[in-house]
Amino acid sequence: MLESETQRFAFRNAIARLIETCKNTTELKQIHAQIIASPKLAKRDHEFLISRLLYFSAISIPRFLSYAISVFQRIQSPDLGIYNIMIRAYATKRERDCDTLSCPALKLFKQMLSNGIAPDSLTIPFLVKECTRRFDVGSGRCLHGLGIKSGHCGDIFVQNSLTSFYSTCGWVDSARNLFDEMCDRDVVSWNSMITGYLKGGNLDEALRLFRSMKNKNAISWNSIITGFVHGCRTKDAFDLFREMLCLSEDDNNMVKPDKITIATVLSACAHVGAFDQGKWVHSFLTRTGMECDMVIGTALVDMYGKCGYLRQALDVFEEMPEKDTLAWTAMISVLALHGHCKKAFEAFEKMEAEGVKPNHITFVGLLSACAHSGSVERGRQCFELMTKAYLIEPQVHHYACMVDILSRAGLLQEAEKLVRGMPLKPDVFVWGALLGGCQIHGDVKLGERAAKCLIDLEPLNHAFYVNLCDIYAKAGRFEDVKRVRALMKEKEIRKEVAGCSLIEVDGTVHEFSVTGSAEIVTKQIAWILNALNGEIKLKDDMNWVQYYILEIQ
DNA sequence: GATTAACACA
Repeated sequence: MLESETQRFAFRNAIARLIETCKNTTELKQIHAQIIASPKLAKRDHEFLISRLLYFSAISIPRFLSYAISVFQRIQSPDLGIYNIMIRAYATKRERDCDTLSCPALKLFKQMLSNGIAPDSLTIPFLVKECTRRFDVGSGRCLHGLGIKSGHCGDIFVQNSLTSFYSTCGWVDSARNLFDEMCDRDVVSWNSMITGYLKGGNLDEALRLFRSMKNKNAISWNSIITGFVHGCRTKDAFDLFREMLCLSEDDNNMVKPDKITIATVLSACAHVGAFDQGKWVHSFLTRTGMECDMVIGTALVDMYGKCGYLRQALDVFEEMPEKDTLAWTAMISVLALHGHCKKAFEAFEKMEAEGVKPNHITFVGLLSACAHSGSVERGRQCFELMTKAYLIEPQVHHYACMVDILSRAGLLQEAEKLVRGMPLKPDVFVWGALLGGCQIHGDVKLGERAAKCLIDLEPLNHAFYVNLCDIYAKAGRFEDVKRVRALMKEKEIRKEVAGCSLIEVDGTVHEFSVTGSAEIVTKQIAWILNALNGEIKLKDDMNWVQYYILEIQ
């Protein structure tokens, strides 16, 4: 008896291991049939194996989900564990594969409740995560209530998922209340709360919390660095990265920069043009033997390209063993940025030939290549290709590119027709492209119309008034210039965000802006000029350094 | 049977 029990157990475990090796649904089906037909298995083994099968097909290999669903539908009375697997599977599924209108995870949960099965402290975090992803504040709050009623809100996973939910959905105060009420907080609780402040733009409170944290992990560092990059405090982000690096040199410190840190820092370098810093990160990768995967490869292409180094971007790209849509898109966008329209399209053809599907951003890259090179016909063909062959619904920025192409080429009437006829509400980029065209080609009437729409959209944006003034000035209509200037004064329109520049010297990024005190600005500029001195050969008639020195004194 | 937090292309 005991021996047969042992044999049965071994047989069961062998099948369980076999499930993990399945490569396709045919193999899954064969094992499934064996489970159903085998006389050696007891009822509880059968249940165990079906749940293993379900777990493997629903969670481990997401593309087997449809098979998991068919298995699930055949289970007569699923228990809590089975429901948890399916709810989790739906909740972790990517948006694009998902039914966006209904929420299958919540539907299943309702079905579970109506079958008299109560959730546990695992069910709730899965569902809350789904609400977070969907920004579904209503359902998330209901789940919070349900958690309180069912006595699961003392569970740290439930609390953390709710903190993250409120943080991500912009309810930072609710997140903070929850956070403050928690008896025990772990690193996830702190990270979720910090992310909430970062997403809400309260960077200083995020930093304060970060500083008061005892056990930071790589995610804490990555979150704060990313938050500062997104909040345009690049210099602080670089300083934090350096601090992280210094700490990681200490062998007792387990926190080391990982791929996500690197990807974030590279994108920050790309954003501000910090080439030395970016190059240093690249050498850091080589030195530490960190694998240059697709994400980092893409970030490097983007960084070199945006910093003006096309050759290096191409080198990195060519060395990438695998290239996905994002990698190709980054390369195409970089070629476009450098004005190589033809090469951008050649890259696109290669991408198609390799069977990588373009997405809507790839077409933004291609269309901007056309805009930069004045290729009107090519732009039109590209738009057609996107909509007719790839069935990509054009978004506002595709229209903005098309309007840009047409208006730069002086086809202003056609551009306006496109704007008026587009199925989406034109945004500031669309009208802005038209206004830009009017500026180039001196079309006052259309410029006035475009400027009016822009001012309706963003009444306090100074740029549109300035552009309009420029059009009037070009046409010699100085009375109108005065009128617009007076209007700006009356409405108290000023440049909202002070102009700010970053300059890199010896690998350190220095930030200076016009809002600083005169003394600081002067000091900074004098310092920068000093740094530039010797690097630039001054021409007699263009002694701009001298000019600036005179200006600031 | 299993849990929550961070990243790249416009």
